[in-house]
Amino acid sequence: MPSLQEKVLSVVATIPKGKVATYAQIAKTIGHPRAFRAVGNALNKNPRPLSIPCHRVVRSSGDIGGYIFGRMKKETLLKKEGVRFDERGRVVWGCIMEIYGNSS
DNA sequence: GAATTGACCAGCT
DNA sequence: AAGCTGGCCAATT
Repeated sequence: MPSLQEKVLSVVATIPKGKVATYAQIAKTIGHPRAFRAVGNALNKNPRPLSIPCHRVVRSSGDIGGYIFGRMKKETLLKKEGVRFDERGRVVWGCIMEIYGNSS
């Protein structure tokens, strides 16, 4: 039975290379806009660290958040993926996956 | 079933 | 600008 965790993993798995998503955005996508906490938990448990690109998930502040293998590793990986970072180690907002579909 | 935890977020100081 | 507090949710103990 698909728990919230499975949903999170599925969404994260759909993040295109070179893009990143925030915990809050993922929470909204799965239908629990206020469950960004549980989202973080789902990745923290990380049932499949090698099968899920959890390194493409960042915080709303632009901070890369955390990573089981280490934040530095996460940042480096993202850089390789094509995600750009500013001088402070913040993810460039333009690389965030927009789930809202450009509503005017 | 209650209490604790955690890779969070927004607001305030 | 940086740090702290409160609030939110699901899973675990």
